[in-house]
Amino acid sequence: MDVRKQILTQATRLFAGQGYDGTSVQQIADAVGIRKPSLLYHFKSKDELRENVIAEMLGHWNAVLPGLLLKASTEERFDATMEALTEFFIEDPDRARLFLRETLDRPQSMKAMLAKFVQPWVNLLGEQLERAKGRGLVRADVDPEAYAVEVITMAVAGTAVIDTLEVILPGTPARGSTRKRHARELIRVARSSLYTDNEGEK
Amino acid sequence: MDVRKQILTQATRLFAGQGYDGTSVQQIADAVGIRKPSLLYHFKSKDELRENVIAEMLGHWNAVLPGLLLKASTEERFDATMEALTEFFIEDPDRARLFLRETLDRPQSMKAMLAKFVQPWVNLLGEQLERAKGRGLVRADVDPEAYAVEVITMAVAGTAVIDTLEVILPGTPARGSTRKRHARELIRVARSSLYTDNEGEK
DNA sequence: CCTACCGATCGGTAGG
DNA sequence: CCTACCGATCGGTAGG
Repeated sequence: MDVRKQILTQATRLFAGQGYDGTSVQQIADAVGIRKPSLLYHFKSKDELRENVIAEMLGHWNAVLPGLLLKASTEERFDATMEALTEFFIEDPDRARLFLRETLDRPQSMKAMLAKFVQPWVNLLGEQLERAKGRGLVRADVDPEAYAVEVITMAVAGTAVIDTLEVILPGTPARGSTRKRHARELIRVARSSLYTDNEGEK
Repeated sequence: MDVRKQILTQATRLFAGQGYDGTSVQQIADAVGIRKPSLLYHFKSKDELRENVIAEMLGHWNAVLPGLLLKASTEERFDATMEALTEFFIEDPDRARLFLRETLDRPQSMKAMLAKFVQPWVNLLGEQLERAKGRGLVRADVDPEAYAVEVITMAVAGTAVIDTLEVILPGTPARGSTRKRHARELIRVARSSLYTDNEGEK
């Protein structure tokens, strides 16, 4: 029964690209190559399908990020933490778009998810940044949690819209290199606004 | 005939909050207090209404920003430019949400608008940052246009979702102060990742 | 600015 | 996983 996975894949792609309200169950069924009632046999309602799409994304999140974040933060390589976070979204822009749309469309349910899956990590990171501040490693004027929120926003939203915003950038060289240019500058901004001094990383 | 303005106001509010596809003409008519066909007398179609809502936003943009940006950039107060930009969106979060949704929903038409209304300013800013770089005022590793895109993204997206993301921030003091905390850290990040040295601004 | 009404599409169900 | 079908709502029109 991996028609379920096909449905989830197509639903993710369409919800990310056109939004939940802008996507009909019919369109998803067409993309999979089945009839609408067949889709509704696997997922009782459009809303249940949406919940499963979100759950799948949070699954990736929970499988991949904790290891990266924990490792990076215990070593006090905060920039590596930010790079890992950025890569998680850049790897699959649909993830970023879905996340952003869900935040706009269902702020209340997103609040609950953020409280459960993101806040603990931001708090942990915040404490460690606070300590690093005391030791002069991190700038004194940094607001740790607010800083984390800004970087997360920049990573998610930047990745979600960079293909559209690239029209602003003049020298557009090879295909897809705009994403790299975005990623590089994002990391640079995140890093240089955090540390008291450059550590000489390329 | 300021029922037209009422329609535009309610449409802006509802499109920003629920999206274009998530808002029916009926809902907008109800919010204004007229019948659906009456609304469609003022705006021939839902799509024409959307275009007018966007045009109104771009009108504000063109009326307010050029002066601010030109003044700030000729004085080489780039951080003031960024502050002005941030304030433009923070002043009315619906503006940021609408802008973000339009970028997600209609990337092609947004590309055309960006090329016309934003790219010239980013180019100008880019040239000035490049010169400031040569004089050692701005960090050597800054990618001027990419930097501008990151800051714009942070300002727009941050303002659009901060009310939802505030659940991540622990010490939530007074009402609405989360927005100020967001604005302060955004400016700090933008500034400290741009200049070679602190100029001592509070 | 209204009443009355239209065809098309929506999410979803019955029943096999 | 399908055919057949449902009531509700969609954007929009006729006509006044």
